[in-house]
Amino acid sequence: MEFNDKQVQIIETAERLFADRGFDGTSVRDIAEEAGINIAMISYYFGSKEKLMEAIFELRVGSLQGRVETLIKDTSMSPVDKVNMLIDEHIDRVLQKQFFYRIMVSVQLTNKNPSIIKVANKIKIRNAEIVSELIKEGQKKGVFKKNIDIILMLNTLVGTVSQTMMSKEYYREFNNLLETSDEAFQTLLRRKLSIHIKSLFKAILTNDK
Amino acid sequence: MEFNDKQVQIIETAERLFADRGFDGTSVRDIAEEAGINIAMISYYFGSKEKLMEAIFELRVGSLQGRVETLIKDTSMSPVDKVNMLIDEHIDRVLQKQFFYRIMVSVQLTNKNPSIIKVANKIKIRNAEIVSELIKEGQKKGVFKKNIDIILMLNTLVGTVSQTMMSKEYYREFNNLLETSDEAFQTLLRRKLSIHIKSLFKAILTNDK
Amino acid sequence: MEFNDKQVQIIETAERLFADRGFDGTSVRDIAEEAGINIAMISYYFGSKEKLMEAIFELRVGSLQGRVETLIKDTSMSPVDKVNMLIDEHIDRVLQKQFFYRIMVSVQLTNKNPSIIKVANKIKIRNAEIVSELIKEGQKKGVFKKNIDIILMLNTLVGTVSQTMMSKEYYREFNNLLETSDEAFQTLLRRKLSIHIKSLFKAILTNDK
Amino acid sequence: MEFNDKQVQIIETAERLFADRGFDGTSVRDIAEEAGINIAMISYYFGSKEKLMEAIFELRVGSLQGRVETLIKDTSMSPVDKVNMLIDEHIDRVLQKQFFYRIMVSVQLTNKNPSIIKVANKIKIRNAEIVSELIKEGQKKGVFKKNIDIILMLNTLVGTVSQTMMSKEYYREFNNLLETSDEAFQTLLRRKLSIHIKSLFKAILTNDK
DNA sequence: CATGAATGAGTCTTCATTCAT
DNA sequence: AATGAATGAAGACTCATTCAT
Repeated sequence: MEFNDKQVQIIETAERLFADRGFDGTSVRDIAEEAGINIAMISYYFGSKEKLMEAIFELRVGSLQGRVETLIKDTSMSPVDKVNMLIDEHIDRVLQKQFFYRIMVSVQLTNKNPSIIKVANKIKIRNAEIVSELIKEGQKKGVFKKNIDIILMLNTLVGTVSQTMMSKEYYREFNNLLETSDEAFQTLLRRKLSIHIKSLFKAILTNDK
Repeated sequence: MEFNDKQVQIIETAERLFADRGFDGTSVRDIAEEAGINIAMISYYFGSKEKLMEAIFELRVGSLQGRVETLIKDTSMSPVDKVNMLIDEHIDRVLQKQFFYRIMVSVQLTNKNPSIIKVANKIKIRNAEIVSELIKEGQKKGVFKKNIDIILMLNTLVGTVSQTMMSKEYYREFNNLLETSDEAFQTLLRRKLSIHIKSLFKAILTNDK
Repeated sequence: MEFNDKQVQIIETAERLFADRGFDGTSVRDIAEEAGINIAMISYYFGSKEKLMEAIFELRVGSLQGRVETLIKDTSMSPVDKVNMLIDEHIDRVLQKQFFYRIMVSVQLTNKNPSIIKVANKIKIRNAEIVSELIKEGQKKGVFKKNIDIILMLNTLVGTVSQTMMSKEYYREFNNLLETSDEAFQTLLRRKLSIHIKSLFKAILTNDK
Repeated sequence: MEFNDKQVQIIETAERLFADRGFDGTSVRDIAEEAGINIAMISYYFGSKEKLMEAIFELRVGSLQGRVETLIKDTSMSPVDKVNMLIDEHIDRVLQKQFFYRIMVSVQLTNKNPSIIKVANKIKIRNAEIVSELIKEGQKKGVFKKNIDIILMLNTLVGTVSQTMMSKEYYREFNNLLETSDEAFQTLLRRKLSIHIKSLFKAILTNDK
């Protein structure tokens, strides 16, 4: 499914508002006004508010496929490097698509939007499988410990990043970074997060000190 | 502020529904029907839907005060034991009050309910301060490393637990625990989470292998 | 199901408007305005526009039960008298409840309002059964012919009355009765219709000249 | 006014849908989809939905003119034969153009579509005039009774046929004809109706037994 | 003290129609 | 000559809240 310019514009506006106010807290009127289009256009282009939500997922999920898979299969990288790359990949994705990931969390939180939950679950399962294979590879090579609880490990990755994203303004304040530019702060946050999570994973996965 | 039986009943129903369907996804009519009370009762007792939300926080936040503070001041415990206790305390709280913590995440996610966000921020600040003191104490005693990023560390605690709570059914399925009783699964999950996060904190805080 | 005064008022307004403009040609706003009530009252009292339509049937159909049945069982009347009474009964009902009977025709015309069609069909079946028994009784007594096509006979009764009701203004004009009072015209029409249909039925049912 | 192929196609689709769902129950979008044409075509070809309705009448009413008039003037036929022919003519027309006649009834039922009501009234008046002349001719020749209520007689014709058409599936079921083919059933129904109404008219018009 | 009745503002969606191309 | 895109108005319905009792 391809989206034209106007559709993308609507989707991005909706994404921002859904992230900010929640699905039920956002009216189609709000979206239409912010996007500078007629209310009827939303039904016209997407059929319904629900379908618009699905379109957001189609646009965002579609783009994140493929990249990770190919890198994982790269035989020239060590399992440790691959894990680190995966961590950076995830941090980057979340920080760059914050609106979308806030919606993602919000969807998992409630028992509404069942068709969307399915999509979110698929992503989760795919991620678990990729990581699972990667861990096994490292275990075979003797660089990773046995008995890794993959889900909890992934929860630490996803949870830490989500929580940091959600409360990043608090982080900024706590660390006296209010006068730093948005961009510089984002860069700093990414670096800090990357180091933090990589050291966690090192502790989980390897026997090294 | 004290709540009578009927008010508590309404609060608990609202808490469950807000957690399940979100604040805007739940109507006062839904709450009234589920709680078996008249619709007008909610405005009558709480003034508004918004105020009912605040009442939920009042009830839940009020109860979690004090306990941690006193334990922290206990001089007979080592900093490591205190941190571990804090972790267990948090896990228990979240797992026992899942509805409330889902609302908590949901509130932080959106920019609505500003008065509630304030309450949530207060809790966060208080927690950071407590942990901050605890860390300094450990650093003084030489058992904790220097240069600890407290916020990221707390984000790992809170994020991992939240993420695990939110996707616990997936954890259950992935680990073939669908036939285990709810209670047994909950106990197992708590133990696994506790071990997992404690080992993470050990890696973050100490120089031990 | 009993209806309170306000409900009856809404039902009667809706009945008139549905008869005049059709179900889809009448908006709930129209009904609310004509009835002098708030729009939300319709959903409040009946649940939906569709359910309001059902309420009309409940009110009108409920009242027409019983009367005919008891008279039919009267052993002191001859079959011919019973048939004549049935004809008059039907004419009176239709002329007195013209709005309702126009809705009735309208419902049978389209394939919408399936739940209402069921009710209309039930009435039709009940009527056919009553008449069927009555005819058999007359045939046993030798006053009615054999091989009566009951349905076509009923269609003539129902169809003639409906058609006359629908085009009564044309009848009035054609017969130069525009200056007659509404009441007098109605009385005249009823008498004419009664004589007309009774003579038709006599021709269908009996061997008399 | 002539219609091109595409216009006829739209008219016929609209006719079917208006008959099935009513004028207000049918959207131009429905018509466009069923007819496989662009939505804008309806406004483009007919100006509006209302005008499309008028086009239906133009197409159907136009075709039924002339035939009856010439036959009526035929001096070689007896008044009785002419009446019988008229009855058959009407039955055939209605059964063959059921969609159109359902719309016809529907239009008379409501006070909407005033321009269409005019057309329907014209037809009615013309019919009454034709029959009126015919009756007078028969009365002059002494084969018809005096004091015939022409309108009621016509109402019996039109009403019986309409009612039968509208509830023909019920007739089918009642007479155990569900397994008869559509065509055979239609033929049977026409014959039965013809006999039924002719005998009614005979009773109304003549002094014969 | 508690509530059934009521409401104005708001929800999402569909409508017939128009317009630029 | 024909149409895809677009829209203002209206559709039915639900909302949180109020008020008289």
